[in-house]
Amino acid sequence: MAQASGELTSDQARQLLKALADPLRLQVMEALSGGERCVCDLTGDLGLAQSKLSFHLKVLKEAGLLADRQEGRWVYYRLKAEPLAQLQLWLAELTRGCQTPALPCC
Amino acid sequence: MAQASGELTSDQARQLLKALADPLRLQVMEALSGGERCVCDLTGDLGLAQSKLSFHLKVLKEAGLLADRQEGRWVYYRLKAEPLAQLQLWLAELTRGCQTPALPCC
DNA sequence: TTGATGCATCAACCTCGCTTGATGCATCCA
DNA sequence: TGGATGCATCAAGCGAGGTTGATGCATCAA
Repeated sequence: MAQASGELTSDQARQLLKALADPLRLQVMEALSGGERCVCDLTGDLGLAQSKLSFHLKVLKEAGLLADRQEGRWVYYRLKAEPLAQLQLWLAELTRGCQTPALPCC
Repeated sequence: MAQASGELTSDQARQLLKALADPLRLQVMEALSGGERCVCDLTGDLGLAQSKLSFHLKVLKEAGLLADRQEGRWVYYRLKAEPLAQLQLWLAELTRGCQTPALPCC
């Protein structure tokens, strides 16, 4: 998932939202919000089956929300701030003109 | 869905994200980002079956993202800015400490 | 080299949620 | 008052995506 800096398209925003809209993946994001962690650490903290966690890490990584780094046997994951910042901007755009009064209908 | 002003819980954030993470509902949100519209108007613009649109409007409304207003035969929907603003803040919190270097693992 | 550990991947299963067409219930017009 | 319109709701069907247990593939220690 390319993450060129700048504004998100609707589809890019949707993919980020979809990746975030899962309870387990949200737990992972929150666990990583304090800094980089290795998979074994996350597995223990969240009490998850290893394949389950690996699946969700992959989803988040493919959405561009996580970066990973291998060190020996261990793999460390961390949040990427940029897509989250872009998503905030995209949400802000939504509300820009939303107070416009009703158009005359039909 | 209560929308007390202030910070969102993880679960509240997740429900907003889940409601937004659908291509059709995102189209609806964007269509309403320019101001209040009636259902028949949206049906035409988005080219949707009426029951389909009604279903997704209900999901968005129950998530607290939309407000509605009846006027005669017509029902007007509009975005609610507050939950979107709260969600932006919640996303901002996620990235606050995410640059912390790796903890020594295991 | 052998066994153990950490993580990714796979297939089978299953659940949740979106879609579809029909029906119900108001409101408005003739 | 009867028909038409706008919207909500319902049940049935269906597909995308999450879960589970097993397997594969590196890396490290003995």
